[in-house]
Amino acid sequence: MEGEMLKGHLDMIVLAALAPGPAHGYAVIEEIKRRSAGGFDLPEGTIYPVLHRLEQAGLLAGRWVTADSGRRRRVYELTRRGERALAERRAVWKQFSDAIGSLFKGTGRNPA
Amino acid sequence: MEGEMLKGHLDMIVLAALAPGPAHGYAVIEEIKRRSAGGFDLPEGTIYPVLHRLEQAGLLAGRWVTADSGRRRRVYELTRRGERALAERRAVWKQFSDAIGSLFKGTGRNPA
DNA sequence: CCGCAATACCTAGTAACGTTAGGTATGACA
DNA sequence: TGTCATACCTAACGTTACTAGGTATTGCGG
Repeated sequence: MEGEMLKGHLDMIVLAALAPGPAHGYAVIEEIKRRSAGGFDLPEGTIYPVLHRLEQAGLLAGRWVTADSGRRRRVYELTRRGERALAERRAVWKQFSDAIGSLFKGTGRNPA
Repeated sequence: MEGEMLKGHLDMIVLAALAPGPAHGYAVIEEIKRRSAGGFDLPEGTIYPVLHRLEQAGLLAGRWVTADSGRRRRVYELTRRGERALAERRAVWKQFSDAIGSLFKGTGRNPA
């Protein structure tokens, strides 16, 4: 179902995936897939650059963590700016989807 | 509020604007602006290429019309395929916005 | 032990597409 | 007469998600 649809929304999606708490990149991918009921199944090449971009922008804080297994992971967490940004993005999303909604309003009926 | 957000959604928006009935390009722009309560104020350079693309794809039928004023206008209308495409896009939009919605929903707890 | 899948990270190049920034022309109004 | 709104168009640009590759570790089955 994807395509170009999530252009401009992906930052919000990633921020939303990290809202519950810190997670590493690979887990973010699975969290997005899980929480969207499979609706968003994003490749790694999509997510990692976003994480870097958001960290660069100060919306995420990343740190290297060594898991029990010994594997090194990069764990990201929302900064305070990130939380604010998420709230903003969410408000804009509401405006956006409301605008789409009103475009559809009254045009929904099919003539038999 | 725009940005890159409507990438992948613009076709749907234009199709939706033409759902009530035929209109020429300039009118489509104003219809979108009006129906979205100013939320979408799209430049001509955005809309015209979309109209051409959709006509090329067979989703719109365009014809030259001379208005009472004598001015020539290109009037577009949804084709059968365009109507079907709009219905599809709308269903996909619902999936998309539902997926975003569930990303926001329950931003903490897992069931069990 | 070996091979393979899953995990986990990364980046360069590509392609799509909305926007910017120009251009042309007409009708209405001061 | 000049300026604005109407009405159309297109080339070039920039952003950005995706493709397609790469590296390395853990854990599994054979």
